[in-house]
Amino acid sequence: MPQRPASPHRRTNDPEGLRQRLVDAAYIAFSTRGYHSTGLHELKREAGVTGGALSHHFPTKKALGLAVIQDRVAEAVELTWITPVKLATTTSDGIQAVFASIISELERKGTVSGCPLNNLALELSCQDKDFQAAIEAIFMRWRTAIADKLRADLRGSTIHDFDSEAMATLVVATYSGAMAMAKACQSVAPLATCAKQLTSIIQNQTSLATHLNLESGYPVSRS
Amino acid sequence: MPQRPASPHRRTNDPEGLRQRLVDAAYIAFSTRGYHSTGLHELKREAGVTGGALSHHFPTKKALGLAVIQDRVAEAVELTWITPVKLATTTSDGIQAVFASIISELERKGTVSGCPLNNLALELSCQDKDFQAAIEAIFMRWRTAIADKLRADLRGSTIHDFDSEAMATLVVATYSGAMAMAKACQSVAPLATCAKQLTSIIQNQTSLATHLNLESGYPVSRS
DNA sequence: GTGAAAACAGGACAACTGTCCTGTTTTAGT
DNA sequence: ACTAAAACAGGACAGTTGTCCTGTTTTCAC
Repeated sequence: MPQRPASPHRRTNDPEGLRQRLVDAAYIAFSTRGYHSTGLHELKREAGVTGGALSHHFPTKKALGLAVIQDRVAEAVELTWITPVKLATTTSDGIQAVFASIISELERKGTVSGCPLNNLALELSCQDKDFQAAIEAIFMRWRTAIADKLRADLRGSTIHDFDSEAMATLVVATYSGAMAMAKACQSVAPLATCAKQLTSIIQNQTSLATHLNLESGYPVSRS
Repeated sequence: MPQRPASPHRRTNDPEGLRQRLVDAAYIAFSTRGYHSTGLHELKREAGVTGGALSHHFPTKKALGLAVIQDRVAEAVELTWITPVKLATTTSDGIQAVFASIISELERKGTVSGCPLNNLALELSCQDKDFQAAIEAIFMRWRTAIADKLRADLRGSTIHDFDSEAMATLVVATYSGAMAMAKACQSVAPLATCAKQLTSIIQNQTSLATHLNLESGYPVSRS
C-alpha cells in the first residue's frame, strides 16, 4: 500500500518566501479594502496559501496585521516620504516632489484608495493597544524625519521663532487629511491644492523668519 | 381561548422616535467602533429594538449607514464646524475656537475616537458609490463654508492673490489629518499644534497679501 | 540513519454576520 | 365597525468569520 499517495502535492518548504507572500497580499488587501473587510479565507486564496501555513506563520489575524504595519506600512512611509525628503536639496522641494510623485501614481491607477498608514490608523487605533502603538511609532518617525530636514534647512541662518516640530506636524497632518479628502471625492485635486499651499507656507514662513531675524521694521524687498 | 395573551408585550408605536434611537445608536457605534466592526445584533441590543423594527425602517445595513451619514454626520459637521465659523468675527478666530472646543471635549472624555466623517470616509468611500457620494457632499459643504467665510473676511480689502478655496481645503485637510494623528497617538497634541499653525498661517497670509497690495516695498508697521 | 522539530496540507468548528420570514399589534381611512 | 396598511415582535436562515485540529512532508542536528 502506498505510504506516499499517487500525487501527493509536492511542495518546497520556503518559510521566508511564504511569509513574504502572505504579508504582501495582506498589505494590499488591508490597504485597499480595509482590515475588517478582508476575510482570511479570501486572503489565503489570493496569497495561494493553505490554512495550515497561515496559522503556522501567524497564529491570529492580529499578528498578521501587526506584521503588515511594522514591515510593509513602515517601509512604504520610508520609501515614499522619508527618503525622498531626506535626499532633496530642501524640505520644500522634497515635499513638492513627494506630492507630485504620489499624484501621478494615483492618476495612473485611476482610483484613490488612500494612505495605507491613515487607513489602518483610523480603523485599528481604537481597537487594540498594540496596533495603536505600532502606528504611533510610524507617525512619530515620519514627523521627526521632516522636522530634522527642516532644521537642517535652517542651518546657518540663526532663526529663533521657527518651530520645526510644529511645521513637520502640519505637513504630515495636511498630507493625511488631503489624502482623506482625495479618497472621499476620488480626485487628486485636494492633494494638488495642499501641496501648493504647503510649499508656499514653508517658503513664506522661513523667509519671513529670516526677515524678522534682521530685527528691523522692514523686509528685504526683492525688486 | 385568549386571542390576547396574558401579558403581550404592550408597545407604543412611535416610528419616528424609534428611527431616531436607531440612527443615534448607529452613529455612536459607527463613529467609535467603525462600520464593519459593529454588528447589527449588537446594535439592536444597544438601541433596544428588535429585528423586525430594524428591517422595517432600514431594509439593509447600508441604508442605516447612509442615514447615519446624511442625518447625523452632516449635522455634526454643521454644528461643530460650519456654524461656529460662520458666527465668528473672523475665520481665524472661528477656527481657533473650533479647535479649542474640540480639544477640551476630547480631554474631558479621555480618548480620541477621531472625526466621524473621516472615520467613515476612509472606511466606506472605496466600498460603495453611494457612501462615497454622501461623504463627498459633506466635505464639499464644509470646505465651501470656510471658503465663503474667508472671502467675507477679505471684503473691502482688494486682494488678488489670495485663494480662499485653496486655503479652505488646507484647513479641512489639516484638521482631518491632525485628528487622525491625534487618534493614532491618543493625544490632543497634534490638534493643538495644527490649530496654532493654521491661525498663524491665515493671519500671515492675509496680512502679507494686504501688504503686497499696497504695492510698496515696506509693510505697515503697527507700533 | 534516526528522531525531533519545523513547515505545511486540508478541512472541521462554533460563533457571528446580515437578511428575511411569519405572526401580532397598532393606526388610520372609510 | 371594518379593513388595509403600517409598525413592530421574535426568531430562523444561509453564508461567512477567525481559529484550531489532525495529519503529512520536509528539514536538520547528531
